Amino acid sequence: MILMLTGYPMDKMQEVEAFFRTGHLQYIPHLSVDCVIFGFHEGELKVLLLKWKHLERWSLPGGPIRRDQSVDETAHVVLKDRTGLDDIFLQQFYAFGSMDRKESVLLELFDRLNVSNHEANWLSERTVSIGYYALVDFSKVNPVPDFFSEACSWWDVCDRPSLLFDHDAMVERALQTLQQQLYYQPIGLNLLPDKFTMPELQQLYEAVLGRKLDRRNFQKKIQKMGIVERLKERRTGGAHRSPYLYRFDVPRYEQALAEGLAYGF
Amino acid sequence: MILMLTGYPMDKMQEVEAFFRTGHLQYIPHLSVDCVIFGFHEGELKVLLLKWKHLERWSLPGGPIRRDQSVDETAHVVLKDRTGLDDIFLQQFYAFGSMDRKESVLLELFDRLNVSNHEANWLSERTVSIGYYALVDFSKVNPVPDFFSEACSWWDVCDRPSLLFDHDAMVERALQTLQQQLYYQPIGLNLLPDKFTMPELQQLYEAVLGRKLDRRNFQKKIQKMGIVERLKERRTGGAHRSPYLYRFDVPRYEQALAEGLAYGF
DNA sequence: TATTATTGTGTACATCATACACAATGAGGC
DNA sequence: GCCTCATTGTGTATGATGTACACAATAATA
Repeated sequence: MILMLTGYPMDKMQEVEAFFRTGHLQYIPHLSVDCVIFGFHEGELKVLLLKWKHLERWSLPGGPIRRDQSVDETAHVVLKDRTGLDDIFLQQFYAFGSMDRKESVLLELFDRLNVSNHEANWLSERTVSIGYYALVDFSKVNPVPDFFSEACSWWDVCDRPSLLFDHDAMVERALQTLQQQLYYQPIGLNLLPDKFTMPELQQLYEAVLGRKLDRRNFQKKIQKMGIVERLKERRTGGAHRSPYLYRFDVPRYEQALAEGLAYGF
Repeated sequence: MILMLTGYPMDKMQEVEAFFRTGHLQYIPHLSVDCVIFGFHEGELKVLLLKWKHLERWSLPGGPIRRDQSVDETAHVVLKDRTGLDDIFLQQFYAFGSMDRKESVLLELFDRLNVSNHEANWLSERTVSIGYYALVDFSKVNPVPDFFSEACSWWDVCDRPSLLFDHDAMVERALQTLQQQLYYQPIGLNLLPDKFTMPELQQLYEAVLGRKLDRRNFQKKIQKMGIVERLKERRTGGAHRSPYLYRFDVPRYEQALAEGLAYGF
């Protein structure tokens, strides 16, 4: 097999060729993970997508499962390899295994790369994919596309391109799971700066839930959770009345994560 | 390969031999489903287990995933083949993929069956298993063990034998998922007879949740759900005051299933 | 007929969800 | 310096819900 592409370093090309030709020795065929990475920026909920070279289409970051790695480990490695994101708290949410997830677009890609169907046929059948999601701090990560991708970028969850495979359904299901989780788990730590205002925290909740919340009731509910403490400082520089700054009470936050909240949103 | 067992019909033996020898052509190696089937009987929550021949150990009913079947379909087929249970509403709850789920007991079984490791090695590596659970009417099913099992029987969830593989963890996780589901979904239809009493329904909830509930508050909550109607009849023959009979209002029940309950237990 | 365990029922209290209005603030424009 | 204006901070009233709790009715049994 010779990859008929130019402009790539030779060692990378050899690595990619080996992946197509002998990947079935290292990876379990028909099994993969896909990651739905949510980010929060300027009041909007974002999702991290990869744009495939030669296909001009977008998908979630995903990849096959190595024979010597647990599925959880694989999810972290795949995310790191395909987007550069490291040390992310990933949560499994569903295994997608219907028969119509034949990844026929991959055949098109193989064709563009001059990979024969036969050589890469360990990749061309129906694949069962295990979905993971995460909620990350938009400003603290630096997405980098991998060899197969020409872009790795954030899209508004509600205004994203149509995705390859069944990845649209994966995003919907991940979002639904995240919203349900909001009912009994706190969020915000690792997503907001150390010090944040109540309106900022509320924006985060509104972005995830996709609906507006009442300012006063939101504040009461958060205070009752007992996971934040108000500081003496206020955030200045805004055009209006300065809001107070808050900080997460990390021990209480961790406790609420572990034990669950009595009631949520 | 010759299976050195006596007392089995020849065609069955050939089928089993073919499964070990050429199963990898029909099934996806390293991928399986396991089913946690809960039943309700005499106020106790039960789980359906298989006892392996030659191993004298118990496990959940499970099996490999066919290349031409969706994972959901496979779960139904596996359950039917291994326990005889048909037409059961199965729900996926988690994919188990840690590296320590090498099914080394299977090697022991192969040894007893005189299957060489080499011939069945498509079955002997780490397997990723997708867990499904169901809640079935104890009295309406008739469990039948398959070729590999010498028994298929109900065990009290809280008093069951230690299981093979990581199946103990699977039962715990399935139960936890079922309990969480109770907060926003009704249960009981297909589990109780057409006509049932309020104490019977309460026993079902108590068995699943593993705790006692207040009689009066339970009744109020169920009535507010609007999924049952009280009949004029009472159940006679008991040693004490006759309880009223109830019936599920099926359209409302289905609606609550689809839309979710506002609040639950 | 007395016993006994079980069933049916209603009320009081605390908690929670929700709706809602007005005063304080801080930048920018005049 | 003053006005404007969007934003933040705060409290209360009402209805719904969760929870705790006691006593009368009943149906078989002895």
